[in-house]
This record gives sequence, C-alpha cells and structure tokens, in this order.
Amino acid sequence: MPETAKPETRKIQAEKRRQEILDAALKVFAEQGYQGATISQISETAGTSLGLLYHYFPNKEALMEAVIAEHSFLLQLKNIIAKQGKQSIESVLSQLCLQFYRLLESKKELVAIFLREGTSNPAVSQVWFSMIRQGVTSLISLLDQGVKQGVLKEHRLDVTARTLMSAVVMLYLTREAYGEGFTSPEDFIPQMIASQLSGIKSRQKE
Amino acid sequence: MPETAKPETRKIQAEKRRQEILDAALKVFAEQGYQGATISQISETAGTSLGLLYHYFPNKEALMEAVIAEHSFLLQLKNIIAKQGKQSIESVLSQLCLQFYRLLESKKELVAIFLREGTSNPAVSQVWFSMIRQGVTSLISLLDQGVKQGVLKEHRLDVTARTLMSAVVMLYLTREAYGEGFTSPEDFIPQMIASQLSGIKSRQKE
Amino acid sequence: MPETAKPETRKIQAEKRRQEILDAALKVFAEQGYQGATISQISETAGTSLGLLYHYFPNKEALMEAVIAEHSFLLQLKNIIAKQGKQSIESVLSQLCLQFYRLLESKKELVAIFLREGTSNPAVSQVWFSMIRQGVTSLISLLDQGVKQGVLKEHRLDVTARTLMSAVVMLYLTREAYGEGFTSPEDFIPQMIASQLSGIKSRQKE
Amino acid sequence: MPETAKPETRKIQAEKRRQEILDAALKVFAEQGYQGATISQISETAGTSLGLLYHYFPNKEALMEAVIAEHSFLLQLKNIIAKQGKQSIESVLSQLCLQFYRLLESKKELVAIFLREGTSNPAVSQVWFSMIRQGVTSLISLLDQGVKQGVLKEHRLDVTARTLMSAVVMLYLTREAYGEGFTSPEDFIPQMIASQLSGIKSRQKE
DNA sequence: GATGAATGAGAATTCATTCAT
DNA sequence: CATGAATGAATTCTCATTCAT
Repeated sequence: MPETAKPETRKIQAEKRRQEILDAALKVFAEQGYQGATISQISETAGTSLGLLYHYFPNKEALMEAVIAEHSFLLQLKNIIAKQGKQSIESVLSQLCLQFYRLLESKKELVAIFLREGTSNPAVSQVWFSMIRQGVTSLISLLDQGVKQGVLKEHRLDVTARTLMSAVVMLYLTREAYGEGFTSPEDFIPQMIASQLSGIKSRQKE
Repeated sequence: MPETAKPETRKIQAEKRRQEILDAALKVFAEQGYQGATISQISETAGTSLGLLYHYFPNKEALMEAVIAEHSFLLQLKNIIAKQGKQSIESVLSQLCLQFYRLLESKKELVAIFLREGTSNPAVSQVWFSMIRQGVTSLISLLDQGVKQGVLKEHRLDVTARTLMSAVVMLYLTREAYGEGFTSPEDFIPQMIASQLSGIKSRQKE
Repeated sequence: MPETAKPETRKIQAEKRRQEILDAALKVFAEQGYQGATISQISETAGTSLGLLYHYFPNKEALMEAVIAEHSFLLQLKNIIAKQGKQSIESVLSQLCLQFYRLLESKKELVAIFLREGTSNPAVSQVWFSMIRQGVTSLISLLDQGVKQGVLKEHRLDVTARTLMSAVVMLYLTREAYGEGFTSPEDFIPQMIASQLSGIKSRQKE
Repeated sequence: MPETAKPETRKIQAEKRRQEILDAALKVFAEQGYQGATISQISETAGTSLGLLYHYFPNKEALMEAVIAEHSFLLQLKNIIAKQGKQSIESVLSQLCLQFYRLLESKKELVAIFLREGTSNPAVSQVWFSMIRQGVTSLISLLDQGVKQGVLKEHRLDVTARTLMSAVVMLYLTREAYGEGFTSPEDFIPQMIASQLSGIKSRQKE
C-alpha cells in the first residue's frame, strides 16, 4: 500500500471515517447532551484520534449540526405517509401511528438530542419542529381524504391530527422513561384510534 | 434576648436570600440547562457573591434538586383536579385541561428544566413523571365517575386520560416553541374534548 | 447592667472558651495538618461559632502558635530528668527513656503537628528542636554524673545521648504508625539500655 | 516512515515532559507539603502549562503517588546492603550507616515528603515504612552473620538494628533542620558504632 | 461577647481547540 | 491524513476573614 494507489479508496475511506465520527457523536450527544459530551469522548467512541475530528468538522457545534442533518428522518416520515393502502380508515390511522412510533424508536438517539437541546439550540429545534409540522400536515391531508370519502365527518382536522401526533410522541417518551414494561404501542394505539373515531360519550337515547 | 436586638431578623433575611438564589437558579437552569448554567451566572442573577451560594447549598447538584423540590407543582395539580364542580362532562374536562395548561404555563421554567434534564437526571425525571402519573390517575378517576353516572360509555379510560394529557402537554410545548401566535388553548382544548367525546367518524347510516 | 454581675465569672468563662478552642485546634491540626484544618472545623469541634474564634485569636496562624505554646511539654521534660532517684545507672536510664516515651505518647497530637509542620513552620520547628536539645543536654549531664561516679567510662557522651533520644523517638513514631502490636517500649527500652551500657560501662577489673 | 518523520521522537519528548513534571512536583511537594503545593506552582516549576499536567496525571493525588513510586529508593537501599565487603564488623557497620545517611541526603525531597505526609497519606507511609523495614531486616541479617562468625555476642539483634537505624535517621533530620554546622556523620557514625560495639562484641577471654 | 451570613481570592479540574511532528 | 501533546480560559468549589446584627 504505497499510500495513494487508488484515489477512490481514500475518498471512500474518508467518507467512512466521517460516518464513524458522526455515529459516535450521535451516540455521545444523546447520552450526555451537547454540553456534557466531550470531543475526546466522541473521538474515543469513534475509534479515532482527537485531532482527526477537526479534519472533518471545524468545531463541536458544526459536528452537532452535521449529526442532526445526517440523521434527520424527515424523508422516512414522508414515505410512511405516502405508502398508505386502501384499508379502512381505522386501520390506516393505526398503521400510520404505529409506524410513526417505530420511527421514533429507531431514532432514539436523535429524539433524545431533540428533547435535550431543542429549547436552546435553534438548529435543533428547527429540524424537530419541521418534523412535527410534516407529520401533522400529512395527517391532515389523510384525514381530509376520509372526509371527502364520507367516512369521516367534517370537523377540525388540525385538532385531531395534533392530538394523534401528541399521543404517539408522548407514548414513546413515557415508554422510553418508564421502560418497556409500560403500555405497549400495539395495545395503546388501536385503542386510541378507536376512541377517537367513535367517541367516548355514551349513546343511550340516540 | 440580651444578645441580639432582633434575633429573628437575620434568619428571615437568610431565608429570603436562599429564595433569591433558588429563583435565580430556576431561571438560569431553565434557560441554559443544568450543564450550561454556571454558578457565577446564577449568583450574579441572584445578586449575591459566588461563595454565598455554597453557604446555602453544598453543590450545584443539590441546588438543582432544591430548585425542583421547591417549585414542584404537584400540590397545585391535585387541587385543580379536586375542585371540579357539577357541570357537564364536556365542560369539566375542558376546564381541567385548560387549568392544567395554565399550570404548565405558570411553571414555564420548571417545565423547561424537566424537558432538558429529564432524560439524564433521575431526580428530575422522578418528579416529572410523578406529575404525569398524578394527572393521569386523577383524570381516570374523573372519567370513571362519568362512566358510573352513565354519561360516558365503558372504554379504556387510561387511553383517553393519556391522550388528553399528551395533547395538553404537547400543545403547551409547541406554543412555547412556536410562540404565542400558534393555536390557542382556548380554541384547541374545547375542540379536542368535543372530538374526543363524540368521535370523528361520520354516521350516515345510524 | 445585669450582664456583668460577677466580673470574675466572665473572665473565667472566657478563659474556658479559649481553652476549648485551643483543645479543638490541637486535635484538628494534628489530624488534618495546618493547611488541611479549617477554621469552621475547629470551631465546630470546639462547639462555638466560627466568628467567636476571631475574638480570641487574630487568625489561623496565631491560633497555631498558641496551640504549640500552650501544649509545649518542655517543663514536663525538665521535671522528668530532675526527678531521678539514686538507683543503678541502668535503672535510671531505663526510667528516663520510658518516661520520655510516655511523655511523647501523652502528647500524641502535638507530636503529630511537630512532624507535619516542623519542616515548614519555623515557629513549630523551633519548639520541637528546643525539646530535643533540652532532652539531649539533660541526658548528657546525667551521663556525666555517671562518668564522675565512675560507673561509666569516658566517651563521647553527646553521641550516646543522641542515640538514646533517637531510639526512643523513633520507637514512638513506628509504634504510632504500625499500631500497638509492634515492639513495646517496656520490652525495647531496657534491652537497648543494656546493650548500650555493656559498652559504655567501665570495667574496673579488666 | 510514511506518516511521521520520527515517530519515536514524540514519545521520547512526552516521557521527558512527564519526568520534568515529576521532578517539579517532587520539589514543590517537599517544600510546601501536599496540601500547600499548588498545581500551578508545580506546572510553573516544570515550565509547562497548567493543563498539561492533567494530560499526564489524572489529579494531584495521582501525581503525588507517581512522585513517590518514581523516586522510591528501595532498590538503592538493597544495593547498599548487598555490597558489603569483608572488612571488620566495625568498618562494615560504619560504612553501611554512612551510606544510608548519604542515601537520605541524596533523597532530601522525598524524605521531606515522607515526614510531612507519612501520617496522613497511607500511600506515602506505606512506602516509607517498607524502607525502614527493609533497612532493619538487612541490618539484622548482617548482624546475624557477625554472631555466627563469633565476632558478635548473642543478643537482641532487632534492638540493635533499630537503634542504629534510628540514630542515622535522626542524625539526618536534625542536621537537615539545624544546618550543616551540626555534628557531621563522619564524626558521629563511627563513634556511635564504636560505642555500640564495645557492648555487643563478644569478649572471648572474659 | 456571640453569631453566622457574606465576601472574594484562589484552588483543582475540565475541555475545546491548535499545531508540531 | 493522522496523532496526541500542549494550551489557557472557564468552571466548580473552598475557606480565611470580616461585619452587621
């Protein structure tokens, strides 16, 4: 290996290193928070030297931003919503919420970062809220289809969309905190959708 | 009392100082997070010398815990739930949610701390979750009354309780982040309760 | 003025307080060293308030000096040497060494201070060495009597005096460090004197 | 050598720096004591920045321990004792004591640390006492040879060994404190040995 | 006399960042 | 590219001393 045998190899290597650092940073930022994380911890986790990190990222802040940009799951969110089949509205909503729940779960570390740093770091909160907005917007258009098809009645779709979104997010957060023993999404979500759809008021005389 | 003119005065002064420090700490911790907050920032905000802080609290961690203990709103939460009158279920639930929203709003700083530090500091998350639990438990017993009175149908009360709670909390958080221009609680909450009660499914054939 | 009913009482009280502080200081200085000891620790040990200490002593340094002056055992040392009866030289020396050992033991805390601070604090080392000098001088004059009486042969008395002194001091220090299980002074000292004497005792018949 | 010109150079430089810091620490600890010494004083003496010290040692305590481990003279002590020739017992003992004295003198700073911190820092006292023990043990075995060869009479060898050791150590300490003008080891030690021997040397013809 | 609240000057330690090798 | 030694500013915490009450 006389150093630059294959110019491609180096670029690929470099990109691999960058990814290793980003992954390590994601993990450490999630565990310790931005302020709590140290550069040496990150580089150690990444298995590189401390100095090398500064070859790829100008500073800690930029690393943080790269982590968020790189791991943002906006695209996945869009895909989930686009791929809904032609089942009953009940089933579609349940599927959607469950998939959103799974998405959060698969992005544990990123969610943890959003939570911790969302209030202080504008770069973070921006991404976080654009996700929520995306979710809500898509849910609204889905509900709108239901209305147009006559399966849902006319009502404040934004309220319903936000309520569903909130319930899923909070379900995830509490489970994260309480541990897996807590109400499972497979149990909770269908129940919630059912309640939402038919209401909880009793109908004696109707 | 031969020795000091007003022996009480000093103790009262001291307690006042302690409170000033706690208030300053609440503010700074909320703004900067635990790690981001510095002792000198806190003491400066409190208008005291840096060293005095250590006269009242053994260290930063203990200060944090004192802040949370001192400002915990568990009691207020209980009171809100206890004081519900004999109006319609719709009105009772709306009132409750709105008051819970107002409570969150009045404890802005503490909520901010819960959010940031909840994942890392067990002392924080413990208080935070005991609040949520309290809220949910009380909501369930309220819903249970409704069921027993026949105004609500039999269903998974815990799911409804958690959904309402989640919606209120997330409403608060998004408004906090987006600014006051966003959907107001006076608009959102009654709508949400209405949806919840009667459902969103259309009833052509019924 | 109902406060100064008996002018004597207050003076006595004050002197008592001073002693309490000195005793506490002796203890804490011995345990923690001069630098390691804190004023609040001392006042707490003395059972007084922190501020009161400054009524009796201008500062920490002065307190240290007072401790040493107050507890110096130069006088006791002189007394020990003066009170030697008319027994055999062997017995006299043994008694002397043992009593010196006991003296060290009874002044544990002071010795600990001498050891720790002797090298840095001139006020301390001065007292410490004046004790050693006193001990050596007195031993020499005792030995000199022996020589004059013909029970000891002519030799370098200073060397013998220093050797005995050293052995006793080191015996104390090692026992202090190793714990009581180590060679006891009752065993060691007579043996040492015996060894020493069969050398320095004159042998008329040889 | 593709990457760095002389990969060894840096490591050597680093080791050199480590030593510089250890040497500075030895000096400052000896002068000021553990508590009295400050990190900035040490780094200044070493000619490095304050932070670098923490690159090499995790904290002040660890630095102290490293100083002691690095400068311990247990090995030298063993060598001294091993290398005794076949001269008269008088000469052998004199040589030994003198060399031990010289050893103490050459390790002035370390001895100062032992003295100051021996009572409080267990890590220190452990090393200190293992030296003393080593010295005494070796002296005993040397005396034992003398007994077996018939040049010394049967007696409590441990007492003699400890007495000699004590005399040398105290001689060093007092000279250290009083200054060089005090009784020199070249004068004192042979005299002491002579005194000692005329007691413990066997007298065949008696 | 007595108290302990208040101060502020350091002390140890951490860590992002730079740079020689 | 890669390393990790080096820096120094910032941070938490300590403590002798003062002083109003």
